[in-house]
Amino acid sequence: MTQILIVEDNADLAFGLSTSLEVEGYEVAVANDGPTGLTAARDRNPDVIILDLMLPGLDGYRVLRTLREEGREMPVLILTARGEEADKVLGFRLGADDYVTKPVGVLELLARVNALLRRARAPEKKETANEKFGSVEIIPSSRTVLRNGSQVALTPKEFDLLLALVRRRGAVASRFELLKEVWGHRTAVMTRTVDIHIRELRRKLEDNPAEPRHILTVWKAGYRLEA
Amino acid sequence: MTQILIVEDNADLAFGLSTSLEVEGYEVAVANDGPTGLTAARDRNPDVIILDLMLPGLDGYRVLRTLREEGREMPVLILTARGEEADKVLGFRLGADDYVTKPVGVLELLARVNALLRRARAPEKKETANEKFGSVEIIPSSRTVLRNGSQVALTPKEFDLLLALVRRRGAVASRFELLKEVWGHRTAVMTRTVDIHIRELRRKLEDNPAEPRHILTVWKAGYRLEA
DNA sequence: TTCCCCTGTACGAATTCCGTAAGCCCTATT
DNA sequence: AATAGGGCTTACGGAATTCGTACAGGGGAA
Repeated sequence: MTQILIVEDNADLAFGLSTSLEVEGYEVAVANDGPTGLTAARDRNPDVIILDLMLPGLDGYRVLRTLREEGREMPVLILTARGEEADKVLGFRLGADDYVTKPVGVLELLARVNALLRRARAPEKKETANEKFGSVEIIPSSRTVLRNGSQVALTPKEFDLLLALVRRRGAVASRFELLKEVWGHRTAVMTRTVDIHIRELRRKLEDNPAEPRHILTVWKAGYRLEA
Repeated sequence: MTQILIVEDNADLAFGLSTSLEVEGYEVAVANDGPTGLTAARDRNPDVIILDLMLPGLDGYRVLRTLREEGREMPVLILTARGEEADKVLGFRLGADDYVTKPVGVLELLARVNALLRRARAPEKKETANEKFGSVEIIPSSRTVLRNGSQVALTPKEFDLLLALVRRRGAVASRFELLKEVWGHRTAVMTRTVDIHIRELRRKLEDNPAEPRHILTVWKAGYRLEA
């Protein structure tokens, strides 16, 4: 979940902003003064900070400078009423990533936050990490699967299905969900397609396919992957 | 040397900007219309683009969109007289990193460009070092490939394709990604172009092209280079 | 010329379908 | 309450079809 921290002493503005951001699917925290904002930034390590400059206790410049001196590199968007060029230049020099002057439309602000997130997250590349269950290891980036260290040849559909199961871990995945996720939104034709591919996965990955210990059937519900 | 491309039809403004940027130690190129700007962006691969929206030939939105569709991810700062929120939102949605409304102070613009550069360069441009797999050695700086120590003649496209594969190492590269990275745009067209060039690479680099050991096919997914 | 990219064809892997067997759940009957 | 049977769900093995990739040759452009 992407976390955004708003450091802003105007409660109304902070509330409006946080609501808009939450609607967009972000998790938002609000701090009303400088010291609280600094602590929150340290504790929560948010993905973006929206920072007011005029704050009680500790002004925004100081908050920003302190964070950067501590080596925290999350994007910071300064949102303030001070529109002098000198202020902006100072803000950027202290390590801000964007500087917006009030008043500003919510849509523009959202767009700017998204732009910062896109840029900051690009290198990270939230690739699905390698997963393991039992003696099986899954490496999504190369689409390979190892069992007891040696490679197992899975067909594309088999691999995608396995991935879909793994992503759910212990939870039940219905045939319909799996169909939708692996085969794409095709009509709800009753087919045994999922079953068949499950069988193949068991055959290739289970020690005893007749008594699966990882890829389990949940009667009337679907399948479940158990570590 | 950090390269900045200015795409701006107002010659005076472009000149003033480029002078200021050069004083700051940047290498600046200027394009006066859309098509020229697009070509320059492709050829020079600048570190930042300052893009006007109202341009002769091809407007800034289109230039930006085309670049992003081609997979070019350099930061783009839109500099324009159009200050409507809808314009800004559109700009960001097309992949802009900043949006500045004329008139703007040179200092602010410099600060914003610097902020973009700082963020974009953080992951440190990994200059593709010499790479090896099997008995093949790749020297990107001279666009040369050696096999068992002797030079192999690759065509430009073949070399670019090989480079794209090498950059991913063990990970799967889809045909679409490769098309985007090596050929640029040309999306949506179902073609065997990638396949054909892969075949050439195998023919020239694999010991037994019929059973490739390095340039592997991943069914339904793409290709993968295995050391 | 060399290089690039398209079209057409063939091969083979992968997916899906079918019929049948086995398993589970519910319920009615003793 | 225990149990046996019916109905529905899932598993299996093989066969047919679909679909993706490899290969060959040729036209077009730089």
